[in-house]
Amino acid sequence: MNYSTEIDRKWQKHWDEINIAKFDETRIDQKLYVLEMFSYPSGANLHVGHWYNYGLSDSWARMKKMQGYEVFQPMGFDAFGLPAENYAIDTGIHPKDSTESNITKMEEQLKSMGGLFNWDHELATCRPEYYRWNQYLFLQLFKQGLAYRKKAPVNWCPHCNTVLANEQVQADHTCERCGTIVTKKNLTQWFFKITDYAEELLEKLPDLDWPETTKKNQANWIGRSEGAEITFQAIQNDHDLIDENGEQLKLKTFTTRVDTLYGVVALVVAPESELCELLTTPEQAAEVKAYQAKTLLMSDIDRTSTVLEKTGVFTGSYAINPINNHKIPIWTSDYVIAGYGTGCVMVVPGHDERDFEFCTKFDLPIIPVIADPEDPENTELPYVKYGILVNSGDHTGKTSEEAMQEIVAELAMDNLAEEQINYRLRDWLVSRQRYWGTPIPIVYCDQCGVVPVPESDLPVELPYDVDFTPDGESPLSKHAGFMNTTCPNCGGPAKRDPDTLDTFVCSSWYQFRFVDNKNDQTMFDKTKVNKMCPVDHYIGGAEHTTMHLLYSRFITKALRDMGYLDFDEPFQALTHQGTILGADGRKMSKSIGNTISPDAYINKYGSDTLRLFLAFAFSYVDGGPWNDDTLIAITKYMGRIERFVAELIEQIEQKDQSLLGTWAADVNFDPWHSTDLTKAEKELNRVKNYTIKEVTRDADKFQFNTSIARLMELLNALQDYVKEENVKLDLVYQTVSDYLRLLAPFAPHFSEELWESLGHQNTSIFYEKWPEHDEKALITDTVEIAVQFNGQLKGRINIANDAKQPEVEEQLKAMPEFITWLGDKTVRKIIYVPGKIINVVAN
RNA sequence: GCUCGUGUGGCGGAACUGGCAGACGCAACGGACUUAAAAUCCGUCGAACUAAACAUUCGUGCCGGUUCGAGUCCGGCCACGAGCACCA
Repeated sequence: MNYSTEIDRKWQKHWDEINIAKFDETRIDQKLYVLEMFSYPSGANLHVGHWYNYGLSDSWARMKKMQGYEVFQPMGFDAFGLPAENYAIDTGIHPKDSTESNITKMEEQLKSMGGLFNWDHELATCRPEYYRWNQYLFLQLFKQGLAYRKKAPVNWCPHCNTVLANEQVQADHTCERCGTIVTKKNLTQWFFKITDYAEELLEKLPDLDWPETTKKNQANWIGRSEGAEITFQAIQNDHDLIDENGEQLKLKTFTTRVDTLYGVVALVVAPESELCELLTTPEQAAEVKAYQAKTLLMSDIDRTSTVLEKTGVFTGSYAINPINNHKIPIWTSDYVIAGYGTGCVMVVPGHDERDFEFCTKFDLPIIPVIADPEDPENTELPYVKYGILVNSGDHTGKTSEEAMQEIVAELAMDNLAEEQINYRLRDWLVSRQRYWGTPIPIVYCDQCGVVPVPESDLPVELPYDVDFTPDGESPLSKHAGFMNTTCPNCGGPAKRDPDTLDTFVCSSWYQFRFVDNKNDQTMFDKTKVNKMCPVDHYIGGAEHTTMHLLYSRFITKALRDMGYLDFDEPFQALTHQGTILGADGRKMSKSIGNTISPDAYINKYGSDTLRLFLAFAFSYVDGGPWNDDTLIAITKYMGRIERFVAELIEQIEQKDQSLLGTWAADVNFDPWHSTDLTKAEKELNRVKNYTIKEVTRDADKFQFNTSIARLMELLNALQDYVKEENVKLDLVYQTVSDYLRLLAPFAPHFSEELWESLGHQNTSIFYEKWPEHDEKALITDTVEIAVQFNGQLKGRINIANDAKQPEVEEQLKAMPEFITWLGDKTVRKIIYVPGKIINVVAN
């Protein structure tokens, strides 16, 4: 046939005509929702990474379809976002225009890949039909108090000219998107209250069929920490401090080590916390102000540098330690973070490294209160492990574990302590000072304040004629027609919110919209989504662990609690594909010049060649370096299949012109049971059934490389068999028929073409049933096992497959080599593992 | 610093529950076919020792342990990668 892109196109057209990717609602009980993370419609052609992700998960989905599942595999576009806007700034081409044309181009490309995507359910997040419901989601969260506005020091990327969520700032304080060092700005922004779900987000992780590392990283990000909140009374000039409501000012501190409470020598508040102002005495005001100013100027990088020496200033106030009524000074220092816990920390230099450093620097006393149980006399400070309490009043002599319980219980009677759980996770900042995103459906009215846009007025359309030159201001704020509106409440003049939503909001619920993408009454139909979701298998890169994958889980839970759906998690199973590297083993990058464009390979070899190569040459979850040689090897493998099938057809037709048609028409064609099989035929049958078993098992767990290896073995076995005398063509035909079905998911166009040449007209191999193996065929008459002496391999023997241990022992002892192997040792025990090894223990 | 993951021939990678390490393929080498080449087909292919074969010994990052038996389990290192990191 000479496989090429011509063949690709022929079958793509055919699949289109027979609407093979259509979802049959009547078979919803067999539904299988397979989803690949949707992609950003960039101008360039599909790259190798797209192929690896979409091509091979499509193979998985195709196998599932043949196994009888009703597969739902939609495709769409994550179409809002910075690249289109930046492209517009460079070229003057409007984001809407470039994005829409990119979508058209990508649709074509995805079709040319041969993916079985359900285009009836396509969506693009930049279209009003979609972002209208994104705004609706925002309003529902707002109603629930899950979307709120606050002024806070937020991450600002000076290059992208926008704020970023915590999750979008990398560990080295650079922007996730552009790598620029992120700074802090004090701004009023919209947040989603993901912290309300911190506990459930953590708790439900073990039930997910996700990679363990991904779950660990999410757990790490959520950062649950158990401890207690201790209340200290603040005093100034020996009088209780009073807050603005005329109440005693109580300072709450979070600690995981209540057992060290007797060792507290000071409190430290974060310089940017409001407490700092309240606590500063007039005498200390100048010094504290200067320190606060200095802190604000420092970047997070400087501030969190571990080589940095501790700094700090005394506020002038004191606090009373509730456990022993000691009066301790209150300081401010930048090693305390305003956003975590209460922004106020008790300083225990004896048992915390940071506090130890701080107190050494400022000559504060160091009181040991925990002793090392191994060596209580010589406990080296700071001693940060659990131990035995010393210098701790009534609690002296107790273990840390005992003391923590007792101290909290004791102070709790006076409301001075309670058990507390803290999370590292912060609320999700969703405002962005950019143009190409979902407008926030809120107006600000001088009379009524913050007013949500009524749902009936949605969508708040993103205007087209906007000046989006980046200057740190939201582009929409410069568009008078957009900004000036009337208050839905009082009808007076009002302003719109000039910001747009983080694009991760779009992608946090798109998996539900896919199911019901044309609904113009609501986000999605609850009944439909409850039937179709959660997604059964989700496939995508590992870079979204603490962003998209966490946000989606949160939004799903929020939607559940608001009554929009009835399940807990969006993605039941998850697989991350690995990364394909350049041939040099480095990450593909335009600047290094080691990128591989799939197009040239496809034009030359056809799309299935690339797909098979990607399946065979890598372990799917690991990826690895590109290798032209292996790609050529795949073309040879495909050539062998092609020739084998062609020769088979020729031989069958030589024998009888009508035979092929007869066999093809017989759905239950199975010549294997009608005759006594020769040894060679039994062997072919064994390999065939083994292949069916293994290909199915391996492909099922995304281990495509070994699936292809087994298929190569079966081809070798077929070629061995046809060298025999008196070849039975019906057996070969049937084996090839199974072969093509097993190959079809990995080389869909190629297999269709061969399937057709085998006599199947006007149909599709994807309507065929996936082969099932016969366990009995795997059993051979004799089996070779290994002979070990004291676990060391000595030789091999053939035994009857049903031989029991005594017979095998007898057979072994009858061997001439047995005496040599045994030497002068005495047999103590013989271990026989059926079908595997026999091990003689001797000494 | 803490947490997690990975480490197997010249290369990509297999090895299911502790049971014959290196499947499958690439590269390499030898051969067949051919006037020749390409293509195709057949064979060899972890290391050491040996003239060679048989045999033997060693071999899954390193050291030790458990076990009749360890790539696989346990303890301790080393290297690389990822996540977190002044989170109290």
